[in-house]
Amino acid sequence: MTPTARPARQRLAPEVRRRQVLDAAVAVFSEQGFHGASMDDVAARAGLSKPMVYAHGGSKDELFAACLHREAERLLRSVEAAATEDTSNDPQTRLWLGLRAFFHALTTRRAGWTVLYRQASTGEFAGEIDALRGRIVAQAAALMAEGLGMPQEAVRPYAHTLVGAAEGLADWWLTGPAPVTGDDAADVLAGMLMSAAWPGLDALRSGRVWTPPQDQRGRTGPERGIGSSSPVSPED
Amino acid sequence: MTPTARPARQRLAPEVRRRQVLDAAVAVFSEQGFHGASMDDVAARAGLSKPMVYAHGGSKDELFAACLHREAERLLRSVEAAATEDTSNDPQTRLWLGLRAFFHALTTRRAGWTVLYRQASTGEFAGEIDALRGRIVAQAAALMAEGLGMPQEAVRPYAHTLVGAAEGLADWWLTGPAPVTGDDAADVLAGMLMSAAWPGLDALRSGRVWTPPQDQRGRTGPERGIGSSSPVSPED
DNA sequence: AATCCAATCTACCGATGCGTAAAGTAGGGC
DNA sequence: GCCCTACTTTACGCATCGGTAGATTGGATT
Repeated sequence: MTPTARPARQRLAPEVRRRQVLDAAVAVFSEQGFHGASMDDVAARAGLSKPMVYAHGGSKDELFAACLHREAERLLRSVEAAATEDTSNDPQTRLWLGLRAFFHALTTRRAGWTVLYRQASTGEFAGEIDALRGRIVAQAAALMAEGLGMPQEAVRPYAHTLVGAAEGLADWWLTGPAPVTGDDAADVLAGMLMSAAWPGLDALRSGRVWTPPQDQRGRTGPERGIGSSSPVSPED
Repeated sequence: MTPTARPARQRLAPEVRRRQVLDAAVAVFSEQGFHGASMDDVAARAGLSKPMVYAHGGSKDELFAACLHREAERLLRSVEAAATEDTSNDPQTRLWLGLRAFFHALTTRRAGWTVLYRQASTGEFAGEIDALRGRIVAQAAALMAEGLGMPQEAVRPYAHTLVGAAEGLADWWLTGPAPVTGDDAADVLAGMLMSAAWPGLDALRSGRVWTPPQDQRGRTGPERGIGSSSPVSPED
């Protein structure tokens, strides 16, 4: 019936094969998500058979974890290198350089970014993903602490905020109707984020906080529409 | 062997049953994610048998979509109500009220927020989830456009940024080591975000943008560690 | 050129989980 | 009290998919 075992395509060094598998896995996982992607998909994308994927990439969990780690490591290295390579810059500029490296990684390695950021934080890899994102937040916190002259613990919530803002802006760039074009998109995006975020961070340093008008204080917000008011919600 | 069919628990109106099923589904999906949760889990959580879950909730896909829509509708309604209920407020205050309602929904209905925001944007529900998040961004854009006196299209990227920042801050609050305590957490979180974001947005209105130091312009950033991975992957 | 090893393929197994069918039971309106 | 129907339990069909076994072949070495 079927000829058994077609010619083996080529004999390649294990490192090359492993990188092929990892590249394919990143691409497939970024497009379909962890659960949506099958190992057959990865094999097909890599141009290999499934046993080779298992030989070089391990189980599906191990393979996904390897994708996560490789891409996170790349992103962290590039941001760190950008922020620290020229210590003559002032901290604010270094923060901008770090952000630019972040967006540069996003725009040039979209699949890797997607694997890291658009995956579910619920489910089996929640801890893994949160830990990796935490390292990125920590790096942002270090830059901000230096730039603002504040202790890291004080800026930590704002580091989360800044990273979230970067992710949101990236979302706009990736899905927007008329994204910024050109090779210097990272420059533009980093500038936009600095423009939107820096004045607030700077105000934070001097202790100025936003306060609501007096007549709004103490009001507990709208109860209607949130807390189980209607006995039955007849939506649809 | 012994299909003894234990007592039917109770005869309830279809709407009540449907809400039970939806509540259970939101809880289970938020804890385990779409793929991690099984329909048996939903049935167990609802205290019902699996056929009843299918009778009232439809297929797993339909059930998840219904969860998404109900929670998104609630969130949108509460934010809109908060921002528009008192038109005597100035736009900036209305933005703060909207943010506070957002965080109020987060802190009081954590499961619903998780279903909406911590699910994968890759995979089969990507379009659905992105559309719902887009409506939230549109609402933020409307508030910001009014508050800043700018056209909606101009503030759209910053609306994405603000929503991402809110999500990042929420992440910190949910997973942080020492989250803000008390019932007025939403007040505190909204205040933190306004403090961090408003000065930048205000600067935006007056056209002031952040610019890098002159000697950094035009540098293309670190190529090392980011660029082109491999010449291989000869797919398609 | 003959040989051997490892790389590769095809084909398969078993588990998981969605969705449904069959059969029995009880609440509640008449 | 009777019947209808909502509800329960149990079991199963079927598809998908992770993971593996055995057959097969390329290519470096001698």
